[in-house]
Amino acid sequence: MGFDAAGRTGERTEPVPSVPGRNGEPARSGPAGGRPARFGNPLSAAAEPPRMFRQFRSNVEAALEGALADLDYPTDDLGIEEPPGDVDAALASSVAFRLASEAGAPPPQVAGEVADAVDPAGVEYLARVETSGPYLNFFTDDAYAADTLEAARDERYGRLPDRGESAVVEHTSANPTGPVHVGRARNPIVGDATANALEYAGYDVDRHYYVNDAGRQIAVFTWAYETFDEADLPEPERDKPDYDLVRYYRAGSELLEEGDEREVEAAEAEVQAILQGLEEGDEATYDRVEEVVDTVLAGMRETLERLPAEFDEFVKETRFMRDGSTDRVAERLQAMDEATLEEGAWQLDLSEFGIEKKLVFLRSDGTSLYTTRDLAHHEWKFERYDRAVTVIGEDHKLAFDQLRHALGLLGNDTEQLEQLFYSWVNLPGGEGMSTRAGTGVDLDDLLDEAVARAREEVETRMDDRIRDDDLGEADVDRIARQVGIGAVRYDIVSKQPTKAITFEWERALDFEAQSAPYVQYVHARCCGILAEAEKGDADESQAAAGAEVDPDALSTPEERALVAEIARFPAVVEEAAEDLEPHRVATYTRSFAETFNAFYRECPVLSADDPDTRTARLALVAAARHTVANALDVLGVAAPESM
RNA sequence: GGGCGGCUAGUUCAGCGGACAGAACGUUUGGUUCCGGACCAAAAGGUCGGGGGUUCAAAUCCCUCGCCGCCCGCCA
Repeated sequence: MGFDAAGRTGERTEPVPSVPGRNGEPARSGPAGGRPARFGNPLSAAAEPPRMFRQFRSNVEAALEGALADLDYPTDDLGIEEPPGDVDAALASSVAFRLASEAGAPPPQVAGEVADAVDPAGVEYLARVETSGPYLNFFTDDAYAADTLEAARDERYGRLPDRGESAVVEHTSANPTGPVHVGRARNPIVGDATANALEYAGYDVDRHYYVNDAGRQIAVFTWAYETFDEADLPEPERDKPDYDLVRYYRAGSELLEEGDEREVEAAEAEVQAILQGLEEGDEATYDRVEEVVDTVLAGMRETLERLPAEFDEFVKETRFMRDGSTDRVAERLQAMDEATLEEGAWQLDLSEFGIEKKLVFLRSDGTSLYTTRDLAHHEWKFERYDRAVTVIGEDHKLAFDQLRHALGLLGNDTEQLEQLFYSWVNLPGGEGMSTRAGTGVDLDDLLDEAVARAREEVETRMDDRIRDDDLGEADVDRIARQVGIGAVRYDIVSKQPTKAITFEWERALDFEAQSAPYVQYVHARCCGILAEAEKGDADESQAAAGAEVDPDALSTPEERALVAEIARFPAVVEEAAEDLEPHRVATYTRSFAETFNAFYRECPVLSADDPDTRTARLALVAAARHTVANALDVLGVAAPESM
């Protein structure tokens, strides 16, 4: 849905060398690719991508369920949960609480009984079960660590098996009326990350931008563009088509709002003529509108690509008027019991679904409305995709509910339709952002400022860099862009979309806080260590890249914690995709960075005490690198090899 | 007026039925002969908006009140 809600993004712009497997392409063959597995359960390159933690969890669930059944306890609620940070187990269960009354014994005693009934020997990845008071704690074994390292050796680590299902993510879909402003930026950023998450989760994803090229706003725009003289307009804020044309739109809107009666009347007649022309399928009218729409859209795309947010398809609303599907939808609706004709306008009564607001689908002059066309649009999506996800502003909640129920009445399976609502981004002082009124901060300005500030940061830090790797001017450019834009994206994608955001320059461009650079730095560190290892002994680096790794060599709490964190990644991807909550991946990267930094502090890699430890730690660093690179990739944030 | 969403440390946010509510920024203190200090360690800081309720267990579920936002167009 488009209009004002903007929506989705696509990322993948410049090929960031450090992020393998970007764009869904098979990762380039690197040191980790295609080598025969050496330990534990061999995982050939062709095998299904593993989901370490998920696998362990389902194993534990089965084992616990079996134990409870053996003891004649109910198995409907296993109480499986992730234990608090200071508990070393990978999973825990609080079933004992629930069983206590039935067993007639205190929870700790029941926990002991259940623990004894679980035989770890028959459960893959389960080393042992212990109790801690009323809780059961499940610990992983060496094979789990070994398989995790093996799995994460693959640069595509975190990508789940192909599900054989397709999904379309519609996002951004901002009306082509002018430059993208920050108030709309949440849509492409959240939308792109959502599409990425689905792609990682094994869906075949297409990203769509639904272009409103048939509404009143566009008719006004077209009329204004053809009517006003450029000499009477202010200078454009940028040398870009969207900034150029928005001047006409603003001038036209102003005239309609504040012009004298005669002027407004004449203008309205023009606008109505354009709307009628579109409705009747007049080719000349389409051409006039298309010129304005395509020109503005080209400018908007340029901005979105900086994020990067790219689309597989720009689907125009007029398409569903021209192919007759909108008319057919209207006819089908008219035949329904829920359809009523009031004051000449056809409406749909959705009160049976608890929606008191009637849905008007044909105006009294017989023309269709946005929603009518969107119904045809969604049926078109349903025919082509298994899942249709829409990222849309919360101001469209009611309209979306109506759309969903109308689609259901039309006989569609609305289970296919999912939406992700996000709240507004406001300016300090509560002012909203509007393209028409020209209030707000342009996304181009925000990104420019972000890159400029990041560049300053890079330059001031350049002097006290310890690592001696000769960064040149091109690197400074690259880093400023990766860090600056990454910070903006991360700041937005890391928050739950339902929370309102007030835009503040200082906060949006704070590189300290829990920001992209903090996580990007971890990636650069991993790359630094691995590069250093390669410069050294060739045999050793090869060993690190592919040879035997003895999981016993990873015995410190920090190493074990890092392995456990790496193992969680596929599960995080899966949950983020299923629940359409990309911010979870951001939360994960934060926790991952902390875990990695603790490892880094306590465990020397290149100067490890013995060769086995060094080899194992190098493998761990390589695994960490792939994990953090891909987590950032899901978020659409670049993973720099140096910064 | 009705519907929906938000309310967690000074600030920005995680957590959304279970083990003492977590992190970052800011504040205070400390850390570089050693793989990247955009880092790390420690301290201080919280009636999880108020009040009821359900539960062995509530920030998390229910009710209610308050404040903020969004929506209730033959606009999109």
